[in-house]
Amino acid sequence: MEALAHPRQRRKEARPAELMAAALELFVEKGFAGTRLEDVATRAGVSKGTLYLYFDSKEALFKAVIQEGIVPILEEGAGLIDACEGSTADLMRALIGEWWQRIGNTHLAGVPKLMISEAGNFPELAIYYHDAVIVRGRDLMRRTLQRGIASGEFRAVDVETAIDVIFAPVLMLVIWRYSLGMCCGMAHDPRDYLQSHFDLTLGGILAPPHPGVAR
Amino acid sequence: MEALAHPRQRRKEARPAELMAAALELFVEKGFAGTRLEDVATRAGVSKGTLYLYFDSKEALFKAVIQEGIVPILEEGAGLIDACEGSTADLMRALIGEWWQRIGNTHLAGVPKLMISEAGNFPELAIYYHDAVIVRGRDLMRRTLQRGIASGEFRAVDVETAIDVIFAPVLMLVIWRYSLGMCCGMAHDPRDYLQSHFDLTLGGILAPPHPGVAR
Amino acid sequence: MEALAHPRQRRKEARPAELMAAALELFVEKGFAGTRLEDVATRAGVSKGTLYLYFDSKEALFKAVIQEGIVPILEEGAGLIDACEGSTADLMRALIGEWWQRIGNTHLAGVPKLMISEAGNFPELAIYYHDAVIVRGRDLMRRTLQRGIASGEFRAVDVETAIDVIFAPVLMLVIWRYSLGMCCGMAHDPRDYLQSHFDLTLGGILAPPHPGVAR
Amino acid sequence: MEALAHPRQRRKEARPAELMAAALELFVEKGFAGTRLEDVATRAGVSKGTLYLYFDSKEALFKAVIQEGIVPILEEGAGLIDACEGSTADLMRALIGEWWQRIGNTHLAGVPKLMISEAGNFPELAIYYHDAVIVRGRDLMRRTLQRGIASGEFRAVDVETAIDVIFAPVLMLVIWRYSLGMCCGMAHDPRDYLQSHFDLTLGGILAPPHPGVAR
DNA sequence: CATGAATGAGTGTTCATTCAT
DNA sequence: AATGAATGAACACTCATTCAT
Repeated sequence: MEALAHPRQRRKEARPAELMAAALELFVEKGFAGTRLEDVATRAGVSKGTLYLYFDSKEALFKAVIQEGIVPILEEGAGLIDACEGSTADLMRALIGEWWQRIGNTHLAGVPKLMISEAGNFPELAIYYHDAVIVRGRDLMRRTLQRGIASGEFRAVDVETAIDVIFAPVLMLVIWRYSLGMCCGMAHDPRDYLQSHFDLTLGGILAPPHPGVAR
Repeated sequence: MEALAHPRQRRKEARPAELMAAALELFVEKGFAGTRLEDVATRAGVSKGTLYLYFDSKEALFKAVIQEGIVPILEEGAGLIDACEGSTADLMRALIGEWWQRIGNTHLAGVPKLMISEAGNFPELAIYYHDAVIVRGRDLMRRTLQRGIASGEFRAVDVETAIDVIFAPVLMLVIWRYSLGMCCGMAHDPRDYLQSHFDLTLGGILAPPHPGVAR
Repeated sequence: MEALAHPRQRRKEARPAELMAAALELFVEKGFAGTRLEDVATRAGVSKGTLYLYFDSKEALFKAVIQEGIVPILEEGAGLIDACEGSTADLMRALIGEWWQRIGNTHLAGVPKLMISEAGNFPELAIYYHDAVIVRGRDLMRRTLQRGIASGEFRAVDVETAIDVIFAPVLMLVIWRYSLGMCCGMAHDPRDYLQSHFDLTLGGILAPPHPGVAR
Repeated sequence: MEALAHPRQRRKEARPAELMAAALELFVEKGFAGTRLEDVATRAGVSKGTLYLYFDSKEALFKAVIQEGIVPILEEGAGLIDACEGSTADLMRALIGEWWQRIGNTHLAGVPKLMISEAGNFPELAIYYHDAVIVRGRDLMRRTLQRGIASGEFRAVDVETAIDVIFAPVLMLVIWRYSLGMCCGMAHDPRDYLQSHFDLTLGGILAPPHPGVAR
């Protein structure tokens, strides 16, 4: 293609993404204030000045890292729900699996920790993240739970609480991985952790197997 | 008393705690690098130089904030378990209640968020926190769960996973409260949140009431 | 040339020397602790930050000033001795003349005063200066005196004492020039001072003109 | 006496001298700017605040150290010359011996180095030192040399140069002792150094013993 | 008199940002 | 487009000086 024929051109177009990837890693590791733009540039293989060709300021870079990272991926989650025809438990499994593939197993998994750390310094960005990521992520899970309850697969649990209970360990996993886990190691294998948590939680949500006997 | 007769002296003894309290708030709000020592001093009602009478450096202040904050309180948790003679569910309620009184409802609740944010910059401190706080906190909960399982009150769940599932929402609560919660507000009342989460989780752990005999 | 075509580049290469020259003057005038790096930078025509592009710290700048200043010049002194074919008195005159041209009449003449003032604060540097400058300077003079004694031009004086007696007034000259001389003025013209001192001292060292009559 | 009967009183009167002695040592070792008043106070066995009961400021302390140290001693030198009835060589020996006892072998020997180091920062003090110590010290030596020349003991050397040549090694001795000598050790025993220097110099000044035969 | 807690101006150092090349 | 030398505002930290006790 055009791109392959002009490697320098391709490079130029890849630059912002390379810089954002480098910045994400360092922001997650050291925090916003603790990250030096020179280190970001070096890790991305360019000079300090080049960074300013693509981002107006350190803050603009930070916002881009947050905004461009996760939002596009969330769109796909909605598609999964709409397309699903199997059981709701399977749907939930698919959602979590997809999240794992696209975020959890990626450096993007550091974004929650980063946003938690810097919310105080970037309130507007925090609000954006809340509306664009958290609210919509919860929406996905709410629709899923309501689908399960409506179909009788799940008990009539309090949905909002259930969302918390489902998300909390997943979030703790990625937060841990990018904070104390880097010093103290991971206690569990992430896949096992997610699996056993999912089983346990689902056990509390699923409707009893023998509808005729249940309460 | 002696103390009241020497206000200067009394002040001198209170200064470190006052400074640590001010520092905790700012470290939680802005992160370590983003916090100016002058602001810490001002919030504690002293000048910048005074801070250095009590702490050798910004880093020493940070470490003191982490170390002196939570460890002493954990000691008391162990006492609760040893002294408890009621049901294990009540013990668990007591532990969480005590935590809420001494930490959760205090500025100390910001420490987990702080430690998460700064683990990358202070690895040794992170290890200390892990060993002195996290491991010991999990110990308390492990003993509680084992007590419940041994007495037949709880099902024979996987204990480590159960610890995660119990702690995760509690941690998420305080993390949220000191990060996005400061911009976006708290979705739930904390007490309700803790209560409903506890009920839900306990429901997944409690042994089924021996049908026919139950209650 | 290449250099003229890239003034920025040429500047970059000249910067360390410019900064060291500015620093030497101020260190000599005000001492190490009394010198502000901002003043050094201003005198060198750059901003404070630029200084740190070339020197890691105030201390590193100080060490560079001492180390790069005099050592290279001493090398040339040894060459003079080896190459000399005239009388030893002429050689001694040549050595002192060379010293005057390259050091004594330069701002480098302030280095001895500087090293004297700061030896207590930089012991390792003082030892380096001792070994690299003082010992080697004395070596040059020792070889010269021994040459004169061997050839019968000089009396068989105690060489070490003679070195002291020859160096002391020269050192006092440069020390004075960069200390009290800046307030109280120079009592003598330096050239006259060196000349008359040299004559007097040489008079005490030269062998009597008529060997047959001596003693 | 009164003093012995009231040790606290005696202490109070001794305080300024104790503080000046402590300050002299530290000023000589670290320079004016490099000396912390807290260290001076600690070395004198008092608290930082006490120092201000006796000296208005760091600068006032410094000036007192310089002014009170050497001037009184110089007065006595003049008395020696007036009272002397022996040979001028003996007088010169006596002057140097007295200097050694009262200054050279004392911490006061650090004053020349100190004044050299700080002349640039305290020009008025340097002028005072010049007038009160240097000029008067040279006067003493000038009178001595003139006495020797007048009596025919010394040759008719250029007196000002001779003063330099006599003083320079003595000054170098004390300068060295309080600067590089503290790191690199003393090359010679001070007494031997002074003796051999004196012999050598005197040899160049003394009139030839047998006038009829000389030259 | 003596203390030492408190202050705040001053300085070394860092780093986001600019701009000539 | 890319560089990296230069800048200067900002901040950690020090220490001379003050003053309540």
